[in-house]
Amino acid sequence: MLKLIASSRIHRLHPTVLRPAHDSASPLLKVLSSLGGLSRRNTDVGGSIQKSKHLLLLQPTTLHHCSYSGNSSLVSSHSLPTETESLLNFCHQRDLPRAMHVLDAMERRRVWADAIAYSELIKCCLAHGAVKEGKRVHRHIFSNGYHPKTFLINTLINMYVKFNLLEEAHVLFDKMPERNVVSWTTMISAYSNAKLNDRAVRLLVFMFRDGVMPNMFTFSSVLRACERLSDLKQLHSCIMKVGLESDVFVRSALIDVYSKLGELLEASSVFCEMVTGDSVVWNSIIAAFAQHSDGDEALHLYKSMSRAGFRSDQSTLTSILRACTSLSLLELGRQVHVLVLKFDQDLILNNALLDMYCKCGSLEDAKLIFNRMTKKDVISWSTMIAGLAQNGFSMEALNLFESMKVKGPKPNHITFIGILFACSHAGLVSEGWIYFRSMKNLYGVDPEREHYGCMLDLLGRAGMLDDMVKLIHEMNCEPDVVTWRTLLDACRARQNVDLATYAAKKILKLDPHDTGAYVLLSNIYATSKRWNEVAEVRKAMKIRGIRKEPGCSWIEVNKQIHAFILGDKSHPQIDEINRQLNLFICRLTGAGYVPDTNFVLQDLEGEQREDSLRYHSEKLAIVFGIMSCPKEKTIRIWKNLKICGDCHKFAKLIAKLEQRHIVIRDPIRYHHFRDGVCSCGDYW
DNA sequence: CTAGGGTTAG
Repeated sequence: MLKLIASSRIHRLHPTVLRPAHDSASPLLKVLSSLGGLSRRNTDVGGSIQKSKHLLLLQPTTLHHCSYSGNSSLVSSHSLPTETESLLNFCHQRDLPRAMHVLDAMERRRVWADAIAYSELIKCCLAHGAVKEGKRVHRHIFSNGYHPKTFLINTLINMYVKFNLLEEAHVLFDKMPERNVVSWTTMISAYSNAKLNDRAVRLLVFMFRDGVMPNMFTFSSVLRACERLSDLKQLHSCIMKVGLESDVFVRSALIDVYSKLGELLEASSVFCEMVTGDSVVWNSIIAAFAQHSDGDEALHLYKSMSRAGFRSDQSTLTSILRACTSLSLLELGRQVHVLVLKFDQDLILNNALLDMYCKCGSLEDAKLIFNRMTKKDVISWSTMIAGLAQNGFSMEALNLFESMKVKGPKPNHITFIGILFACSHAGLVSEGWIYFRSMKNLYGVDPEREHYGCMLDLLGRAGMLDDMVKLIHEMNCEPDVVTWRTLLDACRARQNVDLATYAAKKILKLDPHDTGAYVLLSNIYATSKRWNEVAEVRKAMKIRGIRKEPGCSWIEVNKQIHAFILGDKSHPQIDEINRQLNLFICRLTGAGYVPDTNFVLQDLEGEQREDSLRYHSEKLAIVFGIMSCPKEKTIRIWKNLKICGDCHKFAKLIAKLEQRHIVIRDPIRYHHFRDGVCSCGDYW
């Protein structure tokens, strides 16, 4: 019998187990480039995979389960119609115990039902989550003499996949005498879903070599496992060759993968070629832009989608909320909120809504959403905690974490970023250390660079520069630009010129074009009146052709976005704004405001006039907000750069003078100005 | 018997 196996069928029994990752550059590429010989059966695959541990599971002793003996006389007679019928009956009633009982009886009498009955039984096991019973059915189907059809083995494989027993599924798959497109696709999609991308792609290679043609199911599954652009391009052209690019599943998968690999132009062109519309394909392209911070394009597409007659669903709205979040469009976000009410129980959608309110600085709404959510996962809690922390409500954030410990899910690494941020914000050094140490000890979360970053920020605020340096040396990962910039920020606040120089040099070594490092360095030199060094920094910038990104602020008034860019006078009311600004500065000067000229140097490349900081974009936006919004309305501004010290002081004073609540969101933090103080505690 | 889109930080 073994001889028989070896001679006649072994090429079909080749295990499809996967070579180690380093084994080949791109097997997919090789196979696809030699495409065209799909009908040819390639039998030469066994060699390099013989050593795999999976092969151990293929010992000849187990092989007798398979039907490769070719001796059809071994097949026993089918069960009496009554037994098949009662099996089907119990399965349809989802009565698994009694169905299994029938199976017992059949086994005693050494009879078998037909494939349909077994597949129903397997469905029944799946519905009950009955792994043990499923395995019994498996044994029964392969018991002496019965030859399960490919269809039935596929069903079994699918069962193991659904039970998340991929190992079992693969063993069964390896042992199949014949694999059809469904067999391959089931395994590929199993690996794809399990994020075992390597395995999924390799299986596709073996599938090609086995002469089985992938269909749209296969492609849409394997695409999601594609991690390399070169592979994706090859797959894409193969898909076009076989004419499957118009399948909506394939199209949405293509868009997703191009987007995941950052190829938005490619994603767009795949989208644009769509003839027959499909709402998931729309959702895919909208998500692509929303996830890549192109909120404008996402919103634009959303409008086109509505115009094309497609209704938005949970997925659409989630992406739209994300677009609102990245553009800080609170008012539009509120309108989307109305649409969200229709999908009240959707966790992901609620999380996105929660985040939108946090990021747009409306904590009252965020808390309302959070408290109303019936289901909350680790993302809901993390979002709320980080939202509170970033908006300056550190104690509330930490209290929420305490209740999360009691009645919430297990915190993850992102939760801790919020916690440490809160400690940092409130200057809670010892608490910060406790949380930092507890991450690993209590929750098994290894601190990553971001967590070190939060701790550094915390130490920096407390002025503990030496401890910062010590911690940087303790880090289990290489310090990056952000790490050193945190140190540089602390040095600026503490006027430690020497350490600042050290940090800045580290940054510029890693990234010689880091604008921020130059600007911060020059500001530190300027503050200590070291003008020669200031000039040197400026020269270095000029040589490298580095320009500071112009400051820009946005404010939403009456559903319109008004942008203010430093030095740009195109706003229709710019003259009136400047007049009002000068009036405010006069009044504030009378109340003790002294413009902080150290920050003039933030605009190195601009005009070096003493009063250039007077026209910083956030000042214009604040004044415009005061002019155009009723007194009780919160003025919300979004900035592309960190706010400068002078504008920060200005905002605090004007919030008090005008009895206004002003919220400014910079790329990292939020500043809530009220009654002459800022939620950031004057450290950012 | 096999396939799709969405959420937290940096």
